[in-house]
Amino acid sequence: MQPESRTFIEEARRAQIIACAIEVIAEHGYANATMARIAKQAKISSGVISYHFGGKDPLIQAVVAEVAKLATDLMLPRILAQPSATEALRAYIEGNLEFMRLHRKPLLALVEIVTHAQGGESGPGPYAEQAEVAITDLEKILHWGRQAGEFRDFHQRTMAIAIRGAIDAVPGRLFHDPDFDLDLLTRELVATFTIATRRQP
Amino acid sequence: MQPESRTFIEEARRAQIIACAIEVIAEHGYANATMARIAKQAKISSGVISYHFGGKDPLIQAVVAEVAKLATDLMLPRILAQPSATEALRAYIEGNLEFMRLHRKPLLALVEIVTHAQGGESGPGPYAEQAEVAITDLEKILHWGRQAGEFRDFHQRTMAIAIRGAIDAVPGRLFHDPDFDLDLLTRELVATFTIATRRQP
Amino acid sequence: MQPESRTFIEEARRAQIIACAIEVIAEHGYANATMARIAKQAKISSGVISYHFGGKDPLIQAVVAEVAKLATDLMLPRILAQPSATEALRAYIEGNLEFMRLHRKPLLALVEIVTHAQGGESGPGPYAEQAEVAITDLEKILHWGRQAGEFRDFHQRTMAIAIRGAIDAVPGRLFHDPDFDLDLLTRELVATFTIATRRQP
Amino acid sequence: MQPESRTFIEEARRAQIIACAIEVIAEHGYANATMARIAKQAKISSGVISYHFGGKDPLIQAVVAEVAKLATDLMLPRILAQPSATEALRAYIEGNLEFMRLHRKPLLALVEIVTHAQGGESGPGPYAEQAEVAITDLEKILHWGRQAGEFRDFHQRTMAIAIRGAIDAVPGRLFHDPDFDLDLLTRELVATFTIATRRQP
DNA sequence: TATGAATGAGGCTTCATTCAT
DNA sequence: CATGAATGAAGCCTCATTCAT
Repeated sequence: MQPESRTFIEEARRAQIIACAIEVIAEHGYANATMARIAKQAKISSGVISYHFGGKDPLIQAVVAEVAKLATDLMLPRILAQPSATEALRAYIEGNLEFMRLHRKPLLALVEIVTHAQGGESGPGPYAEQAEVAITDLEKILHWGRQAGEFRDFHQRTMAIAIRGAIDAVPGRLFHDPDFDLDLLTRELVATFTIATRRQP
Repeated sequence: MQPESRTFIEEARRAQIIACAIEVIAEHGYANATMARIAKQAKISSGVISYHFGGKDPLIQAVVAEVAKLATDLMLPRILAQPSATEALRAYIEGNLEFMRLHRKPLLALVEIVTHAQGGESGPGPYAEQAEVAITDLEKILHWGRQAGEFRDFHQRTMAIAIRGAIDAVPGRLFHDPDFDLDLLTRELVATFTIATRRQP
Repeated sequence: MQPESRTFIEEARRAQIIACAIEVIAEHGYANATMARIAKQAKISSGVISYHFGGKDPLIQAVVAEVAKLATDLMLPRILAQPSATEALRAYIEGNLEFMRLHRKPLLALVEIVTHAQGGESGPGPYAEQAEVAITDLEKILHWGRQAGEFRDFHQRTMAIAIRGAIDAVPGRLFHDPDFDLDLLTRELVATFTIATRRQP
Repeated sequence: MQPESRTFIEEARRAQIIACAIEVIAEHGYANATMARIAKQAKISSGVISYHFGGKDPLIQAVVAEVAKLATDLMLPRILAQPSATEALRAYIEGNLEFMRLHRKPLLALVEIVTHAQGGESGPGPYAEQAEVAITDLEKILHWGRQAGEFRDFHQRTMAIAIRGAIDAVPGRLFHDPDFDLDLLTRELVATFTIATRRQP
């Protein structure tokens, strides 16, 4: 009866559909994530998704936004709280891998979407910006460390691509070997890039 | 299956079709690489592809095999010729990036396929093995360096994933910024992972 | 069916919905006049229309009846007040074009419906009768003039079709050229058919 | 084997599909003329139409072009052969009605398309131009007669709309009363508009 | 009475594959 | 060997209608 309750129901459905979309994309891949399949996962009719989101593209966008928010909420505070760039880089890597542990399927879904979704013929695809932002954010940390004299004299963007690439490679590995020791991997990646970036004696 | 059983003309057709498939996949993406489009690129009829390859999946497989062979032919001799693991790792990175320079479209096509192609419902996808082999090969170099005392005491598989991830991130960047300085990137990646792997003082 | 059984509020809702249906049909065309759109125009829920009218078809019927009543109320008294068939024909044409001026959107909606609406498979369409009535009414005027010796010896039905056709062509022209000079058009049509029907010297 | 034969087959299919589209549109109306229905009429699969025409819109365009060509081929020579504007107007009306007799279904289909097809939200619809051209052509005849002093001093465009409207009203009447006496109707319309346009004594 | 979420049918399109020529 | 027309299965989207609240 109260308008809030209707909004609540609406939001609940949207959340449910987003969750099911994440589930399906993560489990079966973006290519097999049809509307019908997502609807079946949610045990609703196929048209309900279009009703609530307006189509497939908006749904995917909503999934991306949802997962991006999850990730940002988890990682950003951790990174900003660090006293030095070295610590921030550590927090960045740890945060990313922690996110993989806590939200494995959402992350897989996000990777699937960012990797697969394509706008039209060619071009960057609608979510290329997402990847660019990730690189740029990482560059900021690296710039900080360079300015502060913590890091050695490397090419910022290349280092950012390398670190980001190493992190992005993890979900794929994790997917095929779910029992992977994430703690070990985290420690090793932190160690590797701490060494790789620090001022050399 | 036996190459011997194929006539010269047969082989020429296959090679032509594979080349056109690479062109189309690299230019328009895996999702837009329909049989009709590949056929049009080759200026042949759509049915010819099915005739020579038996379907789309076998064609894609052939493309993967072709590009993988190209890559192996280029890189393996270089790596094996190195006197030390450190040099081998350098040759590995340089070889990979040299391959990107020389065979940009085949590589793009390969990445598209490995990333997008999915067998059926779920599971690793038909080309996950490809990635696994790449990791394993890299691990061999790392193992060599560890045994020889050139490298520090890192977790081999994690380091392999990191290096491979960094390399794999390059095509995506290269695609959206074609003017990227590949030489600079090569030098920086070599430097970074040389530092990251060497025995620390 | 019995108007008496409807409450005042009920009638108000029906009138509001009919007005909004007219607006939407006239502005966006019959094909784009979905229930959802009409409901949105009326700022009510979609189900209300079904509740009050029982479906889309009954609503359209109600729109037709409403506009037909509007037209009849405007034109019939004018025509009946004329002293001669020639004057009546003039009043008929003037009345029709005056209606276009005063009730452009209702008329457009009516034209859209009569033209587009189709019952089922084949057959005359549900509103063919409407057009037939218009022809028949016109024939009555022509018959009067023939009986009175005012008109020449033409074929009544053909002349009725011609006059009706000329009038029906106006909304389409008016729609695409809203600045059309309706007064000029009225005078010319009256002149044309006065000449065409009068007893020739 | 000869390229011509393939083109011949292709053209035959196109012609067959166009004919079936005309049949379905004329019999069941534009709104009920679905791809599936047209395909069923042609006893082919639904996708064949998209294969040969590329979609529904191009098919409809092809139908319009086909019928327009039919009409032009029939009427234009007749009109141009006339020695005077009065005769040309007679030939114009007779040509149009003759076309209705010879190609009743193509004409019905054309009327359905021109009337119903709509581009997007609002606007003239994709075939409004067709109607405009018809008006303009008619105006040329009227202008001729005015210049030559054959016709009285009427407003050209209004007269054109009236004549065109009268002609366009015929198919609808014809459709619901197929036994209509087309010869009588032709004579009467010619007489009516000959009187209506001629210089008055 | 009103809401608006849900359904389910139906429409158009795309595409890998097949097969007669 | 090659052609290219044809098939048939999905996929996404729209919309009138229903119904629990």
